[in-house]
Amino acid sequence: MGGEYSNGPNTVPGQNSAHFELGDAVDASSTFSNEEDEDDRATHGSVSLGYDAEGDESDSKRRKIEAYSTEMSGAARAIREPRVVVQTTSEVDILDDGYRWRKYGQKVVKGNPNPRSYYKCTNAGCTVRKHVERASHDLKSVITTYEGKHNHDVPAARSSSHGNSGTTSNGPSQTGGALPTHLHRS
DNA sequence: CGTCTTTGACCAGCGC
DNA sequence: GCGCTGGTCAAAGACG
Repeated sequence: MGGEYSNGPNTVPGQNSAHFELGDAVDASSTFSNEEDEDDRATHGSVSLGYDAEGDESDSKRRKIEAYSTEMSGAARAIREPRVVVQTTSEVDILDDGYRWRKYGQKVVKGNPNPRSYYKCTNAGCTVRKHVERASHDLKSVITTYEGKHNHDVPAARSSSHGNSGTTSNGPSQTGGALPTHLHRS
């Protein structure tokens, strides 16, 4: 099971991508043995933590962070969902990473005039969630937070409909498939 | 026909 | 006790 699904998001005009890994699941027991897939994927990019570092974190209302402190002080990691925060510099927020995402909500968070989008993997048995948020002072910075891990391979780029002929039977370049990506309808 | 998007409303937790 | 925020679900509509 080598991670060969390095789907190159060619449709993504990405330029800089910072990869943060909030290591919470240290138990390498029931893992999928291929936890470096994401790492590899992020590796092909510029894993330089040279983000603009917005100083908007000075918000005196980070109860979420405080909650974590309280939890961590207790013990036992109740949450074992690998949280991967990826900051991508792109002008579009619909970064196609090769997976199928279904938007299930959108809300505006305080301190950010930009709305936050919530996406969920449409794959069966895949409970992976993705949060896409735009930087407040940098409309070119898109923060994508991946929560959970994919349980199955990436779906082949569906050209038109489900009635495709010979899906993975003879797909020599399945991984290099370029997602057509439905342009923003408007 | 199937799939996905969008908006509103509801709920929960926490703060004061 | 009330208000606020954040998060999720649901239904309808639209598009390919």
